[in-house]
Amino acid sequence: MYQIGELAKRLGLSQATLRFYEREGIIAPAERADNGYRYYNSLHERQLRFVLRGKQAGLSNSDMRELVHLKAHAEESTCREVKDIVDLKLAKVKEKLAELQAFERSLSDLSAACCGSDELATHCAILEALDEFVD
Amino acid sequence: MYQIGELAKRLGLSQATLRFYEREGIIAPAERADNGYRYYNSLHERQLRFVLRGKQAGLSNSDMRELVHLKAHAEESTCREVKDIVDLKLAKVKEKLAELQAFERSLSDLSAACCGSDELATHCAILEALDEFVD
DNA sequence: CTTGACCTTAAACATTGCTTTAGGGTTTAA
DNA sequence: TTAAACCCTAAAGCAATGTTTAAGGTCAAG
Repeated sequence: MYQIGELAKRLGLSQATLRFYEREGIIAPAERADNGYRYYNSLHERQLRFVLRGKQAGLSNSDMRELVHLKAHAEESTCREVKDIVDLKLAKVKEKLAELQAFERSLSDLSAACCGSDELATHCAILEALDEFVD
Repeated sequence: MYQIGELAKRLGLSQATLRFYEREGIIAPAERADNGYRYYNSLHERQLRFVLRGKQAGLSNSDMRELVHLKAHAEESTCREVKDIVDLKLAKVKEKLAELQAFERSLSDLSAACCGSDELATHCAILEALDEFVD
């Protein structure tokens, strides 16, 4: 059993983040001593690591809240429910990826068009490309 | 000369967004009639399209505020200043892209591991992968 | 003179994921 | 007993990009 400061240090999180996760229902509430202090054991730590791995994979806090719940009630839950969360996020990531790839191309094209020197910007190819080509 | 409602319609923006851009200093303030109404001309519209193209390329509001300023003062500005904005954003986009690609891989791997059926989640491969492999 | 369609503002709200602040108990060691 | 190092809460703040709400002028038509 250890206090929040130690758990925070072990996981590389701030104490405020741990309290935040608890408030958000992402992790199970810690046990409390009579003075109100939170006390944690290895199960809490394990649950936190579960959450951190999910976040590393790009899952959000609310995703992890759901997954933690499904895991805690695995007897009444299905693989489908679990996989749906992952697949939905995967679809969103792919969408975002496509958007960012489009940005990358646009920005590369703009950058390539411009000399980037001390020339006056009056004829800068970037500004011209973004402006209307009024004939 | 036309009012905000027409300009919004032409550009596919809301009136609130146009006012917001003006407040943020992203576009030049509209002219005002005696009743306080904003009035726009083709130059305003052109500047807005400039901003919208930049945003399509992934540039932020503050990027566009700067670019609009550089364009308006092109005589005292350099290509370098313009290109720096684009290149900085490009670098950020590439960073974000790398992060999202890592997410995509992680999520794909998770998804592939799980049957996604009505099976009980008690042995779900996703939950196991996120959990610790305690031997 | 009233109705509907315009327009105005300031300020609050929404989203995500925390961090920071303010104000205050508890514990331990010297 | 006092100082350092713990812990607690509620609430506000931040980042970015708008959207929504509340309250209220203006204008043209019938």
